[in-house]
Amino acid sequence: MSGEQGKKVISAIKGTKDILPSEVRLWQIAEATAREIFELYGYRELRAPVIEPTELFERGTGASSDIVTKEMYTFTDKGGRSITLRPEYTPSVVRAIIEHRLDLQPQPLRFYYIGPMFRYDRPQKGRYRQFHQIDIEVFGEKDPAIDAEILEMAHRLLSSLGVTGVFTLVNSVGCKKCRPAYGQKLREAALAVKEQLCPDCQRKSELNPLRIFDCKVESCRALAAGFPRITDFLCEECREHFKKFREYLDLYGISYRVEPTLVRGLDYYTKTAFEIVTEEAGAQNAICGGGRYDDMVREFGGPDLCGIGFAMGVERLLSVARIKVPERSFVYFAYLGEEAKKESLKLARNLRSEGIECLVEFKERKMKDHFSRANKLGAEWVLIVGEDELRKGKFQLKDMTKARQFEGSLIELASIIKGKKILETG
RNA sequence: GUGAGUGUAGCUCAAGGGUUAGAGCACCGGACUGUGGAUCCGGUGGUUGGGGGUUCGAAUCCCCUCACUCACCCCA
Repeated sequence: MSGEQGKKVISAIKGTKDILPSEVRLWQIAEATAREIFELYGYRELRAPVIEPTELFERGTGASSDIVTKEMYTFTDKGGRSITLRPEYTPSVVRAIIEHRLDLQPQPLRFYYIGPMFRYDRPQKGRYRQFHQIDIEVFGEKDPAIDAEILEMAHRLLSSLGVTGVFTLVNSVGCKKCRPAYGQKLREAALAVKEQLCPDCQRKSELNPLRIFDCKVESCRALAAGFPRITDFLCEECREHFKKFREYLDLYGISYRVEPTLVRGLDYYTKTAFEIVTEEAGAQNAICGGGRYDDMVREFGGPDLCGIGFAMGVERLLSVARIKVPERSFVYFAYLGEEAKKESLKLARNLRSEGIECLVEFKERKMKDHFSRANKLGAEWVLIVGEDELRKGKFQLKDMTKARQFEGSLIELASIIKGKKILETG
């Protein structure tokens, strides 16, 4: 042992972090709320692996997308396969549908999932290399009512978690019938002013002119303002879909803004695209993004099954959520002596069977120290087990929040604890 | 991948070339005789992110590097 090795502290990988117990309650509540709401709309959880064949994302997410070209965690496994830690969830669901012939089940199919995604990006506020998404997908429903319904569901989740100050942006990016014609017009417009665009946009004007709308350079924005708008080029079907979609949004009372320049970064979107943004989250202000992808399943060699979905970033969501964490309620055992310690262990065992959280610490303490300790740990109850109590078979129970004290048998005290719990949680 | 800012105890911060780097909070122990939050006393804890340089002397000045933070890019 050189001694030098022991000094080196190992820390979490850049862009990843531990979620410690003090914070994890927020995650649990957010996740439980999401599950509850999604199930309410008929969604069921579908859990896919964290690792997938690299090809899944190259074909699904899009070979020209930034995610695939520079942000994937890709490695070769011992069998020589190219494996990728999923950067998003949609392709995995599509794969699962085709693999298990889920399209033969009654449609539409509604799935949800909550879990980690991985992108090799430079971390900043609201952006991490391992981050978490709440994801929902619907397959086999063409009706624009579903487009509005998933947005309504997203808003229900947000308001349940106390998120305020959000705004919804919607757009239609057309379909394979009308988008190429528009793309051509846009490219022409972009190339006409190419010299005046920033270097990045010059590149985009060839590759994917839609993305020029995302540019934040002022001169590019000014030029892009004069470019043709997708909404003026939609085919009959897309225009009708977009119109109905907005009608249903109005029906749900969801306020939104049509943003003809809204471009989802993934290549597969068709028709509806949307984003929910917040004012108070820094530069990464999109907490939810999604859209329709009617061609993806077929392009993977599956049935002709349309799809739509959204993803919410859990870290971003929690950064703007106002979640009330209920106080934990537990019984601290203040015992005196070995005999009382043993009795406490038995009592705790029985109370736990009643669903009551108990903490028996094994260190001998004086009564005052027990209370001091109970207070520090935030115990709601202190159960006193001393000589008198052992003799009588009745125990003292102190309510630490109200400074009341009861005497009774274990059963009597258990019902006091449970009675208060019911009173407080309703 | 590019740019800027910041790195001193678990946390928040002092010390800005000159003894052995300090404080508050937290943690541990003690005083307080079977009833908590207070108070008082004491203690643990740092190669000042790491490496190199300048200097008689570096937490302090210079260079490199790493990490964190924010922004660009992209996106949840």
